[in-house]
Amino acid sequence: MRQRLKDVAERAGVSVKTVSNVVNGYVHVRPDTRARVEEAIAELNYRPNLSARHLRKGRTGVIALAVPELDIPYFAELARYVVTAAAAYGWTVLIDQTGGRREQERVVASGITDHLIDGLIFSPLALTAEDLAGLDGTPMVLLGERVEHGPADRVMIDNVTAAREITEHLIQLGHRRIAAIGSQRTDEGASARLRLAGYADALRAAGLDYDETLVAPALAWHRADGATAMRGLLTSGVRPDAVFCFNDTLALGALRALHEAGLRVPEDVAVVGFDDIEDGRFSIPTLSTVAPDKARIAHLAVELLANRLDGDRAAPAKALSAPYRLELRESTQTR
Amino acid sequence: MRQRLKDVAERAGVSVKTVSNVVNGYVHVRPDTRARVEEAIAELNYRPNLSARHLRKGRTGVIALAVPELDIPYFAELARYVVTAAAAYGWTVLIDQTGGRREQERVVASGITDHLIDGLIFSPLALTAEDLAGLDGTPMVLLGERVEHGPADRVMIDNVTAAREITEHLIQLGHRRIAAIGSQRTDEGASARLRLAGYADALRAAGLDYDETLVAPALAWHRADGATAMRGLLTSGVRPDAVFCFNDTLALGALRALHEAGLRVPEDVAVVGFDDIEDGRFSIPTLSTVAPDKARIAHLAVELLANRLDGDRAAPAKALSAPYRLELRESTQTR
DNA sequence: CCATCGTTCTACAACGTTGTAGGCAACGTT
DNA sequence: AACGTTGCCTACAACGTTGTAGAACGATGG
Repeated sequence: MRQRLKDVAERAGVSVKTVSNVVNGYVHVRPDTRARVEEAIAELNYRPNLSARHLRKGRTGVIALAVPELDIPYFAELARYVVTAAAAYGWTVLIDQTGGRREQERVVASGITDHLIDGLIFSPLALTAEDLAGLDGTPMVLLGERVEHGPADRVMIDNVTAAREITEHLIQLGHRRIAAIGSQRTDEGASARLRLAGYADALRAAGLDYDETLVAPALAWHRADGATAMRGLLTSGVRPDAVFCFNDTLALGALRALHEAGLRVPEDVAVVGFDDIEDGRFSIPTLSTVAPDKARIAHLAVELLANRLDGDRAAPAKALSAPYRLELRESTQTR
Repeated sequence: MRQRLKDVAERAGVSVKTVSNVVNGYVHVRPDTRARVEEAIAELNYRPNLSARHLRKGRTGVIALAVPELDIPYFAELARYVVTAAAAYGWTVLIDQTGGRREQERVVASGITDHLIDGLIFSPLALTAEDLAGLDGTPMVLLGERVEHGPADRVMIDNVTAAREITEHLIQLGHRRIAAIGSQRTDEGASARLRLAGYADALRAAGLDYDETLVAPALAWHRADGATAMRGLLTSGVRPDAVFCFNDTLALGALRALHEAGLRVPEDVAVVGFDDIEDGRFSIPTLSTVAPDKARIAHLAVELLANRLDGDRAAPAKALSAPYRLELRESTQTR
């Protein structure tokens, strides 16, 4: 059976509260008493009941990370960094998948995990600012650009500038017919909108036309969607000499479609992605990409949450920016 | 402020317990009373305090999944299936990363999350049966072949047979110098041992020599390790005509190394992996592999846990086997 | 020798929930 | 008319923990 403070107390011949004090490191406990209690704890293999502790203290030591899908490598890698960053604060991370569905995201935001978690790090895809308005609950940190003017703390990267820079790199390499894969309806994808804006900025600055037939939408951002979009571009006959995919999995799908079409990358078509997932470092060819500093994103998010928990919950929401860099690999190098 | 049963009760003009009964779907509540209570719940946006509920009931509705690393695609995909399977039981899944380190795995097994979770699904890499002996705590389901004779329920696939079958397939295709990548010291990798055994079985049955120089170890099973091992095989001059990698990420790394060496897959060297991760369906070439039924594995694990929770905790441990199939793609097809 | 103070410890209540026991009507049965 | 049964509801206690208040004790200072 599981042991309680009471069992330890009886064995050590002290009160329940004294055991509690020992467990919590309270200073005014005589060394010999402390020793007796610790011995009893060890003998009974006592572990605190976290639910009871939480009920009393109002803290669980658990935070949640809600992401659309774990088998999207970007989120899996991010999850890993968040778990690591949270460990530094003694927190356990509960990971929730929303599937990117608005309904599920609302459930998560309004706290299905209520009372179980101290805080929430949330990467929404479909949520709107209205969904968040009037939430009094758990402190929350949003990742990404979705919900720009909400009431919660945020961590993002400058998508527009990053997209502009990687597009500019393609232009510098001499590409002139640069396609984009991954556009979405405005109400769906905030990242898509911003990356498209950066792409368009770069073209405009270089005096190139923005050609709608070169912009391919992608409902989701999986490999299959990237492959489908690329095949569409190829069969439509627009013949791009470079492709900017709005994330790496799209790009990996595009690489596949180009390969099937007998086109060489980067000789015939250059390809760039966004996210710097591990696959891109081993794909054939390796993938040039925008590499957000995921460790930093995770660290900032956890830190914001910690400040919110320990400090002023009513303080105005902060929006922090994490750095990124361009990771240039084979898919853009003309050897 | 957060609302309690008491607040709802006052607003609805009933006792606290009646509200509790409504929340829990107790049948003997007059429809009009139920309506009043539900209205009050909606108005106050009441959510149960899970810690308090747990304290009273001894159940949290949370199970944990402990895996070595989330950014290993196989575990990310598995995690997704476990979350889905658990949702059918109304459970939330807390995901823990052990890093595959024995110390951390012991902490998880002995219950760092003690009292917070109802059960644990655990994919250990380094744990031993002794580490598990004498654990009285949370019900646990182990995934994989590590800890074969422990006291806990298990779900696995028949690694030896699967490895034998995919090796036999290579032999049928006419390959004679088949390398293996991913062997490990016996005390480290149970999967490695079993897959190596299946590989050796197939060679023996076909009358081929087991050549130690064709077997390359890999400390971890990441892409980088696969690439390193493959480069090692190539520079050692053993010239395999096929490679069986003990998982898909190793295989993706091997593909990369073969590409760098100017060798064509499958024309010069055929490559097979194990796990059927999504990347393998889009790699160049696409990867032939052993595809364990991950959905089934997850489902069985959750079901075992449910039985353990609702049924006899002292019942003898069960070991269930999940199916797999060979997924034959471009990396073995001679076109 | 008494008042004061810090140290060490204990008793009690409370966190929000649900199980148990029981009360009160309304109903059907004898 | 008396009785048991059923439906609906309430009061109370308990889950294991920690904050608060305060008791007991010895040490210190006047």
